[in-house]
Amino acid sequence: MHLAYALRVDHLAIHSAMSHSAISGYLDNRSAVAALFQAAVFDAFPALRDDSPQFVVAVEQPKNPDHGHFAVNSALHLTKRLGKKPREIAESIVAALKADNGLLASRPEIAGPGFINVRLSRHAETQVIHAIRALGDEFGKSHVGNDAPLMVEFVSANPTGPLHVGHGRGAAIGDTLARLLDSQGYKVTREFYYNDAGAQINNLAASVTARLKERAGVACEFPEDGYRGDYIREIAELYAAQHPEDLLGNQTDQVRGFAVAALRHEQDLDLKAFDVQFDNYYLESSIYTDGLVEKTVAQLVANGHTYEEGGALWLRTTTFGDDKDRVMRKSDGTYTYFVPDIAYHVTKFQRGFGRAITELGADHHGSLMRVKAGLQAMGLGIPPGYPDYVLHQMITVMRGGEEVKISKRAGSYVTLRDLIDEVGRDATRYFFLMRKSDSQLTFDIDLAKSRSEDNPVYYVQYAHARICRVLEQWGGDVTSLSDADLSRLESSYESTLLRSIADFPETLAIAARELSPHLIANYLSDIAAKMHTYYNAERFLLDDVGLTHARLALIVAVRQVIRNGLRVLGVSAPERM
RNA sequence: GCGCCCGUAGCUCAGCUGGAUAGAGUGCCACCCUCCGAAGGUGGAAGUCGCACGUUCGAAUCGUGUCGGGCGCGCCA
Repeated sequence: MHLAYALRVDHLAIHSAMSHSAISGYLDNRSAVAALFQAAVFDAFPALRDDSPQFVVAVEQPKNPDHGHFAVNSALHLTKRLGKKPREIAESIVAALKADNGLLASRPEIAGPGFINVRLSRHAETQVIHAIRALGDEFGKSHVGNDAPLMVEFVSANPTGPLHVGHGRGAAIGDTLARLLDSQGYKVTREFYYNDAGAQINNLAASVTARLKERAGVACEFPEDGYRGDYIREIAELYAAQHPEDLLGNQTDQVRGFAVAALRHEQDLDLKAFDVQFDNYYLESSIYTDGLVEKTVAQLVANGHTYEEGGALWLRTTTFGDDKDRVMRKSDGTYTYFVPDIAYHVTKFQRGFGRAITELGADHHGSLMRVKAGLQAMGLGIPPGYPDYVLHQMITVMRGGEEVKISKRAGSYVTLRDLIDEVGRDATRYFFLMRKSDSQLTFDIDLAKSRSEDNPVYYVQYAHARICRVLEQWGGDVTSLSDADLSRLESSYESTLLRSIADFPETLAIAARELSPHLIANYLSDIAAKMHTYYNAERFLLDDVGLTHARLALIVAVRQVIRNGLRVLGVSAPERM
């Protein structure tokens, strides 16, 4: 066993916060270096042991390769506390490093204002290959979530039309967040909230009725805010075929129910094509039928956060940070959507989800503060930040260098299904995920369709397929590579790749903490680039069997990491392309 | 007017808990095909990190202000 493992036992208590791969017993390089230096700092300056808060060593990865594999800046941080010059402190820390730690290639250098630059021994670098082989699909996972129940709510489209590209981005982000948090040990539930009550649904029914009358040749005016997409005509046709007794759509409840069911079915098919599955569908209508609206209002009134004005009932959300108070019950006696929204989020908490993530289009961000304020006003002990929100910005779709105009009112918008049919599920998901969710996204259809390395998805998948192809040519049994002599991995390409694949668990941990799926896409793109560079620079199938096996053992590990990463994104890892 | 997001290379975008000479892809320029895939490879030029002030040993990163763009601001959802 490598000494890094022993270090972990010594210092895990101090560094539990940075132990990223708890499942494995494998300690990532950064944490191993941190543990080594933490001990050295305390040995060099024993008084720091008793400080509160205790000094924690930070380890960073320098951009400049001349600065080593990792850099420790503790000497700079301790300047003030110790009243010494940073370079002196650095000298003391380095002098206190445990010899024979097995982790470092050489005595660390002190550079610049007082950075300590460290290089890993090649032996330490190669340990990750064993860890990846042992863990397989589990490599990268962690238990930090402690099986805590967590809900990710996403898509939550009104059943008033097919899913469009914006819903697609939400679906990709929400589903990946769910996969990501699952990988970190949370007990994740995916939920879709259906706004199947209220004015929009009536509007939908009215639109269908209008089309029914139209096809029957009965004069009528189309609702001003009606839905004009062709799918309304299709629903009218279906309705007419199944309900010949009501060709004019006069049975409003029946028309409404039919239209909602038809659109839900369509949306389900869209999501299935996107490989997104929900554990639960929560119907807004059930909030009314279960009496939760009245209950919520009664609670808010009892808590003294409401007042009547102009015949309406208001919630004083300004008490909780909102910029204006909000109407709960309109003067006509009906409720605004705001009340069921609060009631819905209360159910999340009461159903045991100590953490909830709500994924929404950024155009709904106005409702965030209101809901959070409403939850606080309920006085149920819900944590102040509840729930977490992840918002995604708008998408611009480009084809042939031109923007494809999206207009829901005109009924001419790019549906999610269109996109999946045209560019494929993998590319659609990856493109939605490769940018930070709160920046706007340009979706280049031509690029997404192209089968070349210019295409970011193709580039990553190709790295995976390429490894499969090399192994296929080799023709041996991959399990036999566990005996490979990894000390044969001497080139800088190999060092770079080894350290990159070792970063995978930490990348997942950060992406989960930041709720940022794009970090995974960036990471995979980086690994793929390094793999392609390696492939172009070196050969794998050589007369030298020892070197061949060592290199194959490395790329098998790379393949596993790419596969595990793509799985989190919901993108396939093809063996050939 | 108020709130949220964004402003980094010609273009599309990264930049982790503040760190050393700010990165990638694409485009541009120059070289390179006896090769497990030339639909490729190697190298190069290219940025006042919108602007100003502040905090700090150190700011693209944190704070304030300001300019520009997007979105939201209804007793609609």
